[in-house]
Amino acid sequence: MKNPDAVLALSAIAQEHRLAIYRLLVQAGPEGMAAGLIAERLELPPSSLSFHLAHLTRAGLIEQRRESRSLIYSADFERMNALVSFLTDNCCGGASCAPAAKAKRA
Amino acid sequence: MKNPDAVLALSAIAQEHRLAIYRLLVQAGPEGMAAGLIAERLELPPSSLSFHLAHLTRAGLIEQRRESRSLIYSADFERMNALVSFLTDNCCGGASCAPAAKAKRA
DNA sequence: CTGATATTTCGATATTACTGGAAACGTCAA
DNA sequence: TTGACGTTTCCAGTAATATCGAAATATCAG
Repeated sequence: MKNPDAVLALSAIAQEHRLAIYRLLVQAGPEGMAAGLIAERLELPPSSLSFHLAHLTRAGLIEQRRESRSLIYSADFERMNALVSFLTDNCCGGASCAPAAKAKRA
Repeated sequence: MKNPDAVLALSAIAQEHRLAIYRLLVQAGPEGMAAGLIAERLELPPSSLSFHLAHLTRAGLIEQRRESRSLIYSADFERMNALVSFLTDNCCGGASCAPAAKAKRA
């Protein structure tokens, strides 16, 4: 992962509603959730939700698939792992340090 | 960690320059770096750097200490770990799932 | 084909964020 | 105490983002 990709991903979840959406999808697991259900759970108007889902998708954090009339969204776990690794990359200059190792193990 | 704290932390690093600053400090380890040195390395004007450092500090991601005339900044590793944990909280509804476990181990 | 359902796109507005020069501030050496 | 150094605060201009109603689009059942 490179700096601009990380910024894109981070700014995607650096927003109240999108963070809530993302966490909901993380909890939902690979099966994901329909847009409508997400809107209901988070009490968001459809157009607002769509805006945020597009944002998260553009950042590569979530994926979309169609199931009949519904669009199902799910978290991309590998992407998140890549992001976390990027953040703790070469921690403490590569020297072994307790907190660093803790973060790096992801 | 709660949702607003996470948004604060995420939006802090969801910016090109601040992400660069943060990663630099992660690599620098607990010893940290003087503001001036950071400015030099990243080629940022002092006022801009100060703006971003304040932002990161407000978010709790970095810490400040004075050393003579210089202000030394360093990453708060625990904070980052808390953030990562928050993001993968209750992953896949708590069921054991390969990618989730990978992320959750942090 | 028609109507119903699920979701997105458009558009306009309001809010917030980034930038960097100039001036102010705290710290230190002599 | 004076001057130099390191850093922050102030400010104004510019750009980016969030919001959500209304209209458009896709999918399906009958």
